[in-house]
Amino acid sequence: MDISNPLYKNQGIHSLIALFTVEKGQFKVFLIKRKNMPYEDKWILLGGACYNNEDVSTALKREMKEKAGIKDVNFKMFNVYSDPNRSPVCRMLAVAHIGVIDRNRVKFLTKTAKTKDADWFLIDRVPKLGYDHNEILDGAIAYLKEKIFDSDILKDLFPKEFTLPELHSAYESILDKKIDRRNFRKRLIEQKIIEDTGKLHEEKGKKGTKLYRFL
Amino acid sequence: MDISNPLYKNQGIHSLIALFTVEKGQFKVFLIKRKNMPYEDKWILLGGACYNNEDVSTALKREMKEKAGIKDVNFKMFNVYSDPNRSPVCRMLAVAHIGVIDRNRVKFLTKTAKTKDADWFLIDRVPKLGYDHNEILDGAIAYLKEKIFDSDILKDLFPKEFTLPELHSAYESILDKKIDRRNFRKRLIEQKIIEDTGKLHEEKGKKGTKLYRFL
DNA sequence: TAATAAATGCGTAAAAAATACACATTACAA
DNA sequence: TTGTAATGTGTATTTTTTACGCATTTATTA
Repeated sequence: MDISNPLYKNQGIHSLIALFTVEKGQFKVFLIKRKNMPYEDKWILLGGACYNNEDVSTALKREMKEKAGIKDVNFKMFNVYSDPNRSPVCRMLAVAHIGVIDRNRVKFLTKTAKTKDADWFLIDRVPKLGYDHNEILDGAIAYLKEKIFDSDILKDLFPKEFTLPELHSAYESILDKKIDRRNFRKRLIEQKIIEDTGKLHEEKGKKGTKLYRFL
Repeated sequence: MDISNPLYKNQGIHSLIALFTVEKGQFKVFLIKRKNMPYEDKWILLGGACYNNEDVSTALKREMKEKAGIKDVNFKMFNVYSDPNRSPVCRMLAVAHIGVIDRNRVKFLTKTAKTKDADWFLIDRVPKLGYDHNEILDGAIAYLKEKIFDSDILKDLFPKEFTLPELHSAYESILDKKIDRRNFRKRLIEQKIIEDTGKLHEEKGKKGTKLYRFL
């Protein structure tokens, strides 16, 4: 590769995350409002440009912290978007990730120095986003539905201990369909995704309900 | 993103393919020998740097044609390698693909203007490669084994019509284990991956063997 | 307080999918 | 022409997935 060739210049890398949660049975995605051009004032997925001395995971962790104050979230890469015209400024290749987080672990809904605004959006109320982020979000939802039963992607959705009805309800919200709760329990336990803690929930409303944990 | 920030400069994108074939029951990968620095004279996977006006698929098709004369190969992205030090020249993010091709469709074993040499290597005789390509190749093999039964990735491995023993042998070579040929046939037909053409092979050596095609 | 409805727990029965395996026929070579 | 290897097709068994019944507890309400 001839590094002086202009065809190789002015390229950058976006590291992005479609960050999901389930709150009261509602499947939501986290979006930020852009502060600068291009797409100023448009909502977009969380993330940003990768420095040339970090890998895309490192860049994403930095961006999540800088733009939303979020740390310690598991995520997984699921696709690359490389249309040379996806950004009007210069060629920006996007490496897209997916993550799921406990809504209660996040307290960052005020704007930060880096973002004009940030909020959770119901999946079916997502506005027209900047860049190609609607397409990326659609890809993320499809990927999450496909992998939800055989990956640990949902591990961060709840506190360490949770009840089976809570987890069951989250799966139904994400997949947008009914799942038999008895087969659901059997499947997750046999596949060693969750296990019984032996403890019971004590709060009113779900007193006596068993507590489980991820493995 | 501040485009003048040096942290965003001097970045490029590699589009690579681990191109496999099965020849006489032997699972092989296609490698090229580098002509220039870095890694001059080292064997590496087929591919090259992406221009800033093309997406990674377009770049890969161009590189395959330029460096090996190959056209019309299906491939699928499977991972991204973004360690900032994976190339000694500058930060090069690699988008890695996988493809499988009919050995007989390829006639390019002489060096081209762009490569010093090119050849097929037995999977367990692959030398130390340039860049991080051994790691990428390992990832490609794992991905191929995982997806071989539920994707059309093997469609280009044979001519339009092929016999079941040929396909069966290719699966056994790639997975490196025995598969019951009766269950193999049942599975691929029931999952509508292949179908009976109604025709029989006429050449000596496999006269009377049924011909199948991919769906 | 007693009756009722809703949520939770845990099982068994049926259906579907994956796996194991047997034997007849054809082609080719000795 | 006879034996061997390759190919074709079936059936029985096991495992996995799905469907579903019913008792118990909690919260609600008459």
